[in-house]
Amino acid sequence: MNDNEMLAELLYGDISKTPEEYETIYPPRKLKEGARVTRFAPSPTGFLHIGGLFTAFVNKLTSLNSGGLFVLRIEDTDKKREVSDGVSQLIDGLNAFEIESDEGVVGFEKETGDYGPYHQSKRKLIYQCIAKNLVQKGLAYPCFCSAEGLDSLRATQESENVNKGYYGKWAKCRNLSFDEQKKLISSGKAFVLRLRADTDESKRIVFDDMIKGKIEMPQNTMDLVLLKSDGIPTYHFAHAVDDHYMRTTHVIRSDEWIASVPLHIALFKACDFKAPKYAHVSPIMKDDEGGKRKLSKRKDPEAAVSYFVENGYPKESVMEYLLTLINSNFEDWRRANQAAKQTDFPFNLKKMSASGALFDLVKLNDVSKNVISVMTADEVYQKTLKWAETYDRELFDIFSHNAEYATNIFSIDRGTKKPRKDIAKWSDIKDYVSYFYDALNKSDYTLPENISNEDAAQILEEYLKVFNINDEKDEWFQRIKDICPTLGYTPNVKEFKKTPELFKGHVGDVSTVIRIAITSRRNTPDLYSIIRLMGEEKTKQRINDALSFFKA
RNA sequence: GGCCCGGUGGUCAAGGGGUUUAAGACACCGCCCUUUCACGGCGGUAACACGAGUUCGAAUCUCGUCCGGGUCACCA
Repeated sequence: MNDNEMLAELLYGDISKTPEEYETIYPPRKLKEGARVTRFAPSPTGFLHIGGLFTAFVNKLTSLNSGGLFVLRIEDTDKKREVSDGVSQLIDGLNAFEIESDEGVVGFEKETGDYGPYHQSKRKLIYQCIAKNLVQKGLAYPCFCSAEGLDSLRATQESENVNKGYYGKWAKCRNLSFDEQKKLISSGKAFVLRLRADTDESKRIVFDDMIKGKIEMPQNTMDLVLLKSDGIPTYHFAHAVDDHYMRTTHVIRSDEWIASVPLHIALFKACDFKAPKYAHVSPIMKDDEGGKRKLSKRKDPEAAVSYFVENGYPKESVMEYLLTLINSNFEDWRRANQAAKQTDFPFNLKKMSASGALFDLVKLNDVSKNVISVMTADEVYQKTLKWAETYDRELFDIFSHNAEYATNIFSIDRGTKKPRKDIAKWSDIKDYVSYFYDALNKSDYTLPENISNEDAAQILEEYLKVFNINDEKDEWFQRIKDICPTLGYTPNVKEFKKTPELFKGHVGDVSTVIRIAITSRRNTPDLYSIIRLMGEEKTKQRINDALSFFKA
């Protein structure tokens, strides 16, 4: 045994498996040519960021489009940041948008697949096996430096104006003799395991990022930490061993990782693993007084995926919007394939934007209005009910009371070639339907300036005389026209525009008064439909209420 | 500061030497349709960060500048 082998034995002597054995435990996957194995590997901090959802979606789409596999792995290696129900929150968030994994973590403490475990906290033995192997090869070594020692190192480097970090001549523990190492270990001194990096700063590495293109960087020379003092791997080391043994073909992740690619490539090489293909997606940004910055968990409520759930954005809407950011040709495709499933979109990683897009809530709303406009009335009702059950109990109670009435509200102007597009999210609905319910209706009889209370009262009195709930739409409107002349209004809008001095107003003013009386607002969908739905009693009641207001 | 990445209208973006008087979508404005609003239709405002170079010709290629972003942890 040489020194390295003795050191490996000393450090990880109780690890019996070899990397080769893991090769057979986790054999290459039998998938068809070109199938891509992707993965989403969040840490359970109890918060799913919209950018995380975005990245997860890109991974999912990539696997789907290639007939591959999407695996969910939990990176729970940092106990300090972990939140107790973080995993559940993550999965709930993902599932709320139908991002389901084919393999890996599928629920709280639930996993499927032959390449697990899929919680990094349960893979300690695998990491240590590879670590041992690295030590044997002289590619890793224990470092006994304390946090304070590292701090002062940094300070020295700062004052000397050289690159900060643990590398080359600054790496004190790099050249410890075996005897020194042995002494420190047996004395129980805490240590981390570091990579023995190549020290040649002039060497460069090149890799082809599937989104950003060819990237060239200096190779990694830092002796970065592989295993922390508790024996748990850092992200970098875990990435190399997990993505190798899980046979990930494409690592698609947020672009803040680009800077560590040289390290990752060095790690794959040190372990004798084949590096995966990389695709680094640009983060979703937020406009901040002219500048751009990443959507922030603290400052921006819409950074959390839960924001969209709480506000009642249909999952299809959010995904549809994300799709417009994912590939710019999505909207063209959608126009040509209106009924197609989102996941059928021929997504292309290479078409992703290399720069970060600003999150545009206005555009989301537009997209969502379109999505909702083509739903059936029943769908809208059911989804609103479901949402209201947890987010608006008052609405829920009202809606569950009379499903037919509520559904009929959504039927107005729906199912036509030009459906209304006034609902972007379920939380818009309470206001949208408020006048249909006495409990929600807020009487507001504010008239346009050109109509006085007296005129309004007169109009309503006349209208009440001719009102007939059984009228067909044409008859109904004809009656409104018919009462116009006696009230000093003209039924003919064009006539009014030609000679406004001859009239108080036109039929539009008359129906506006009726509309205000019944709905308390000036703008509504088709009034005839509203009246038919409300029924005779309620309609008359509303008109009478308004009448007494105008007379008072 | 070192190292990376990016920069086409307010936003998302097409375009990768001549087909561009630079597409489309959202937003905004106007007109039309119309009993209101919405929908729909038509039209409009609005952009190649800057400077050199290469070329007969540059949004497109090269270099420089500027600006924005990322990263430099026993966090991911």
